[in-house]
Amino acid sequence: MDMQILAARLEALGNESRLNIFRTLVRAGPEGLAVGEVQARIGVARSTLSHHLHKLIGVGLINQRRERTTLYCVVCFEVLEDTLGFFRAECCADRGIEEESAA
Amino acid sequence: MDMQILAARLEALGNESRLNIFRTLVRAGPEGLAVGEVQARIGVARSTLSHHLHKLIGVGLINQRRERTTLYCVVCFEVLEDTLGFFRAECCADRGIEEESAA
DNA sequence: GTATTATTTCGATAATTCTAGAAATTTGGT
DNA sequence: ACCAAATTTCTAGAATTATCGAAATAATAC
Repeated sequence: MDMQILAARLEALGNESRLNIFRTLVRAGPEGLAVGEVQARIGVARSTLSHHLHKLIGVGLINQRRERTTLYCVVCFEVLEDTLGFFRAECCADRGIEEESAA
Repeated sequence: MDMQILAARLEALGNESRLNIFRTLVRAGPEGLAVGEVQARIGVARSTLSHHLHKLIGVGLINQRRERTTLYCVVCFEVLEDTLGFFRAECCADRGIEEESAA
């Protein structure tokens, strides 16, 4: 993962609608949530939601899984964790902010 | 801090130029770096750099301090830490990604 | 193969963002 | 007051993004 990907992931999360969508999906856990259910909770137009979801999919933060006619969106927790870890390593380490011990 | 501020901070960091600027400043440490020095390292136009810096200042991630005719940019490490902490709490906690122990 | 449900793609528009050169501003020195 | 250095503000254009409704597609059931 390089800075370009990191920036893309932060950008994907740096939009209030998408951040809410993402948080909703994180809270839904590993089972995920149907697109329609996300739509009902967030209240944005379906085409707009689709646009945002694909932005999150594009950077690897979420995946989709089909069950019958319904698409479920699931957070890719590994990517999320990697992103946070990489961000800490790139931007915070050896400058006052450490992983474990707060100076 | 609410989701709107969190999104704004993530957005500020979610641009490759700004992420590089920010990382450069983090590595410069608490002393900070002159705007001109950042410009020399990043290589972007001065007006563009100013634009990006003010975006970062606007969300509280960096501050400026004047010394004679030179402006120094300094990362606000507390805000950075708060942002990471809040993000973890809002988006990661109680869903497989914990603060300390990886399940 | 037609209907139903779920979701995406298309097309279009308004708004925002990125970029940079030129002019203006701020600070301090002489 | 004038000059030099550092940085910002102004102005503008190109590019990207967000948003939505309508039409199209995908999966399944009958």
